[in-house]
Amino acid sequence: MSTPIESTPWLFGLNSAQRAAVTHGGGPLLIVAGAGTGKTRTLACRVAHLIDSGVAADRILLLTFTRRASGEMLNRAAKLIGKETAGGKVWGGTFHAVANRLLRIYHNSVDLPAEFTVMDESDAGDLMNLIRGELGLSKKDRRFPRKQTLVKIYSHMVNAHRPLAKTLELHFPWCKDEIDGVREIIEQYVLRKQGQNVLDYDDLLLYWAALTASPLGEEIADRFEHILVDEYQDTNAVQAEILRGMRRKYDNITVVGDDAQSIYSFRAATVRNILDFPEQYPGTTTVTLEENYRSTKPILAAANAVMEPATERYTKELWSDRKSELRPAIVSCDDESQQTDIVCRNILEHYEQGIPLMRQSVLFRAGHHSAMLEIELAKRNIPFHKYGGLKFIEAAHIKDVLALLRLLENPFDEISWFRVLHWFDGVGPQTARRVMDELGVRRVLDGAEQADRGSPVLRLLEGVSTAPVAAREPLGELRAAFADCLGRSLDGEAPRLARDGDDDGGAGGHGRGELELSAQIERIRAFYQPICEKLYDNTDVRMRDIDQLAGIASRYRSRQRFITDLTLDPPVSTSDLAQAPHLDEDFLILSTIHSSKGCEWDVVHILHAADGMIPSDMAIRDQDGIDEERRLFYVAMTRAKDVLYIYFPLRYYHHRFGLGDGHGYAQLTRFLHGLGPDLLTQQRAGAIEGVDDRGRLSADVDPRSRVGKLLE
DNA sequence: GGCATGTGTATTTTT
DNA sequence: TACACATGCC
Repeated sequence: MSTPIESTPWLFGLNSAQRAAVTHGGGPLLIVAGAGTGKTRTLACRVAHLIDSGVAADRILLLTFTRRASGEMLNRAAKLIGKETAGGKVWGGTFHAVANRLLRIYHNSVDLPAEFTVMDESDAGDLMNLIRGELGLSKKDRRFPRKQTLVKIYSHMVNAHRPLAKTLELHFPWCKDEIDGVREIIEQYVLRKQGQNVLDYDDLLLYWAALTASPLGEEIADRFEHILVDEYQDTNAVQAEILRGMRRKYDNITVVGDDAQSIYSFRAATVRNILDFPEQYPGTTTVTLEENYRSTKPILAAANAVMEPATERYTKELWSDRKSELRPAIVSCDDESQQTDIVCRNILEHYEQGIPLMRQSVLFRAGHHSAMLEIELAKRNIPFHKYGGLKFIEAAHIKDVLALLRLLENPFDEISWFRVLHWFDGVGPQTARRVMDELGVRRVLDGAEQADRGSPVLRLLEGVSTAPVAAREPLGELRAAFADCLGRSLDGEAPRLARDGDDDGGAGGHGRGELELSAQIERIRAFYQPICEKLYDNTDVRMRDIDQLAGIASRYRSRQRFITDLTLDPPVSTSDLAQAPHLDEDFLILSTIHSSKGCEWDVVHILHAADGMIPSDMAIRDQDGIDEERRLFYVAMTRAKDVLYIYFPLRYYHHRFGLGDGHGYAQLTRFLHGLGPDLLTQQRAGAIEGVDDRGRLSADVDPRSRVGKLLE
């Protein structure tokens, strides 16, 4: 039977390796896909192929690193097979999001209440801190790991499935002496979460793993005939365990990844998953994609040279057909401010040559490495979006409003109560605890179960006696707001208004008098405004953010889905929040190297290519750390299609906490040592502002072109 | 107990 | 800058 191209458009234009991967039948398939080798396309085509060959779309599970990635692939697949609905039915998303979705269906078989909520890392940190205070570990004269560190320790331990002592020794050696306190806090933390019906990120994975081992495990595994996993090099031990549990009857599993791009070991990802895949899944077919369609030959040559010294990996030699005379440039600068200046100028130069800002990016190791550049870009009116920096969702006022919504969803959420109660006058940690005890929020304490006295929110509606006098009135406002949202009267009796015709009611089956989500948010906003004024300055900016939040919520009907999505898939840049009119605007991308994974740009600028920055001096304790930094640098370089700049400031001022003129001289990143002029061009940034290498006035300084530009 | 104020200390990357 | 913690006052 022949398959004409018209009926299988997804095979058109694929090279032989890609085609082999796409048309692979059943059984385990490992696709080792180097940077820029058309991995996304191959996966999308494979999904299309599977559906075309008769696999029901909803029997396919596509696991990706970000939700954006799965959306993109499924869109492509849907276009290829020409059925709009096909993409929508495939199960796609991150491990965490899929875990959440499965747990909403099968929660009973792992003893989880339906209305569990999900907390993010900072909530987890707050809970750790709360417990730490109660255990009296705050008073120690010795330094104790900070709350974020505690979360990292716990998370790493769980995800790597490695004992605490070993985890500390390997990854947190400076906390080794505090192991007893750390253990105690973690023990409590686990109990308290359970009592609150709250899961953290790691629980989502653990409970999914538990699901596969539960009596319904086989049914759940059999839901999916095919499982495809993207970025497999960045999965961890628990994720590998989940996949094994999901492959009982069918061994149709496709994993795609590049061991040379494994950059998430701090999240307990292990490159062993991809390296050992053929042993884990006997009968594995391995396909290697080596033709790079993205970068020019010189860029690829330099990137390959950087990876040359790396030790353990799949052998593959990336090659490209894209000829170019332009080698990557190392731009040496006097210091960071000169780096900033020359980056701006290079960006504008390419822009004037017709490369829009959208097709350029600036990459860096750590979020704060772009601080000076951001100021300068703003000064020069160059629009940009930053990925990987501080998130919208971390802002205190956003967390405030979310805490209120979460209490409506899950009245046992201790962290949210703690946060909310603190707003009121005269309430500190002790009073908050007392009120929570009166309301029956804390059902598990010191490992012992307390009596369950029903929903604390409903008890609140009946009134509280333990709150200080000053807090009575605002607490009354809170009661009124909650009562309105839940459609209850204040003495906690019958619904105030019976809402009909809302049978699929978004609110997950709570009281039937509940307001619609948008109305709840409106009500909460009204309650919150005076609180916001009391708590913070610049209230209007913050309240506008709340409106943004309401805007996002308008796309949802279910409160539960809204708050869960927000924690599992938070807006990553300001662009995610922008409304339609802004979408066609041209803007530059600033991104951490980690967040740049999977992206590509015509022109890429890498900042701070100095030892201590790349590799980060916090990662050079051991060989593994240095290896990972090398891969990180490799990822950054291979994002570039046509032009690659690597900036290297010679001098660093060390006035991190104040001003001063102390400075030290930096070394070029070790990863570029030994790369000769055949691979890289050396440039020295012009030392005089506004004058280029050859001593000519640049366009933004030259009076003639400057006035000319104003007239445009 | 709560809270305002002062002091000392920092470990990068994200679902 | 932010955060944890100590002090001193209400």
